[in-house]
Amino acid sequence: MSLAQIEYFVAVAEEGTVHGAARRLHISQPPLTRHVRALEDELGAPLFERTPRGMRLLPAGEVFLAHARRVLTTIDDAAAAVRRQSASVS
Amino acid sequence: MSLAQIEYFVAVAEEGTVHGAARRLHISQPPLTRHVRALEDELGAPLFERTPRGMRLLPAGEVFLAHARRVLTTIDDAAAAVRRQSASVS
DNA sequence: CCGGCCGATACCGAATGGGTATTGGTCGGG
DNA sequence: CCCGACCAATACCCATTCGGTATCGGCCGG
Repeated sequence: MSLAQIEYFVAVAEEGTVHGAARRLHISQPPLTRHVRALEDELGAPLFERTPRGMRLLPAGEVFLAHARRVLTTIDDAAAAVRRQSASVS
Repeated sequence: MSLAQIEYFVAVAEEGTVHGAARRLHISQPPLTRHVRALEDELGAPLFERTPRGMRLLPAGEVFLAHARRVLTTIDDAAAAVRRQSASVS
């Protein structure tokens, strides 16, 4: 599992389609589809239901989404905290 | 910033040397050194003090370490929660 | 002053990741 | 009834990243 996969998953969950998320992430659709599948494979459970209209979160996906968001905000906090700390020294 | 870099940073912080962390991570020392440097570059601040005996955490590194551990545990929790959820359905 | 650790660098081959082109499936309108 | 639009999935290729081996430079202890 990579950090990019987590960001990609959140984008797909929020946009509702792989196409929309790809546009938002400035990458193209096929690699995004692959990352979502790789994430599901690694977790051992599907996170989305594929419909002809897009991707709908499954219960397992909702659960993962909450954790995923916490991971991303924790990383932002970490970067901000480090910069604040090193700035306060200099 | 990647998830691997965060794991690598924690290992170096805990082992106190790049060599020791490399052994624990089952990779060799040079790529580990590079990842630590890349992480510091991205954060814009050094995290370790290089000594002839190894790597000592700087204050900024201590701050980052706490957040880094939270990231890793959150990811473990996420994976466990997803597997629990999808198991409870089936 | 030399031997042993340490991290840093140079270089190379393998693996990962993203891009384009295309396919297959499903729905809505003429 | 079928054609066009929109979706995700796949095939294939190329650029980038990542890890490994070999080596260097610095520092301390015997």
